[in-house]
Amino acid sequence: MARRNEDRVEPRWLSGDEQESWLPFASMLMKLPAALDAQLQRDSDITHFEYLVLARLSMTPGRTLRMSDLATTVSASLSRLSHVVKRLERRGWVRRAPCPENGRYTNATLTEAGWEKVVASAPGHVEEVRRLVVDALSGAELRQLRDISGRVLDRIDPDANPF
Amino acid sequence: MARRNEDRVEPRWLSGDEQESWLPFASMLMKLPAALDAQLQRDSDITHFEYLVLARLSMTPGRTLRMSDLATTVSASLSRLSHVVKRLERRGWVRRAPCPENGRYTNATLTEAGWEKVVASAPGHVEEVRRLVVDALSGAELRQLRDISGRVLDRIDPDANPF
DNA sequence: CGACGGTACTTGACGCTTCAAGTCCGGACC
DNA sequence: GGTCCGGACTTGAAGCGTCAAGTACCGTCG
Repeated sequence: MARRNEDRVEPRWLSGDEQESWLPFASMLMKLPAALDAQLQRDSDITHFEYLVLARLSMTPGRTLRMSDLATTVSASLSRLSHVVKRLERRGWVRRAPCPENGRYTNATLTEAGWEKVVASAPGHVEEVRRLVVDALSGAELRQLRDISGRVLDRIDPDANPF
Repeated sequence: MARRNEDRVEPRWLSGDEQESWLPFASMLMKLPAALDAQLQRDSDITHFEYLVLARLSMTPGRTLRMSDLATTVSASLSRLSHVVKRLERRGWVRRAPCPENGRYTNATLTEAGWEKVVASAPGHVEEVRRLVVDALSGAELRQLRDISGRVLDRIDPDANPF
């Protein structure tokens, strides 16, 4: 049985109200990452993603993490992480070494210089996060944002563990 | 008078509650654009940003816009837009011509093939926006998201006109 | 104990964005 | 009416991310 026009369902376009929410949200989605990047680039000469990697290592006991674990905690592909860590290594902030117990794994560890880099960069970054988001919203809005983000994240990847 | 440690103000770190909002939000900020890109790449072989450019032109009377105006409505640098429009032109979806009235401006106009590309791509994209965001949230949450986005956008650029 | 297979990366090429010049046009000033 | 000057792009190179192969290690199975 051939299917023709009458079978093609009309797309469910966004209503006026829905657009009024989606458009500003989409705009924020484009501009906020750029703004966060810009502050770190300007004040600390690192990208937001490089900061995330350094910061995550700095919060870990031993300041060391397997590449795979690091990749998932910063939501990146292993390939992306590998390139970034290579750059961080070249700048002297991270060192890589094969895991002694299992040669398949490789551990990334934050150097002393890397620790100092995080300490120097974090206050400015946190201040920008406050300025643009946290201090811009009320306590109620922050909670709403948490719930909304959780819903969306669950739709993107239902298997990822929630926060 | 030399200023020393006691003058360096302690950074205002995020509280536990604030982190509980910020972390999921930051995660969404990284993953949602990737998810939207992935759908368009997979189903229509264009990037999200290329889609935005085509869609914006398609909504304009005459399907034509000056490069500068197009750049601001899609929140991009003129340079980025120029590169993208060049690619879209190569694919036959957009044409560029100097503005007849003022040779300094250049107009980008959507071709018939470009229009058809938008028509073909839009339903799948809208469906993904619904699946990941609009249909994932209640009406109240959508309104909260609109307000929150407005606040943040205003912090990023107080001079940009609101929606 | 040697081949196989799967996991954990690493690498290289390609595409897109940014940044810094460069070009081109038109109004203003002399 | 030439010469500035500033705005509107355009271009080329350099950096970052992705994708597809490649390598390296270890457990397993014949």
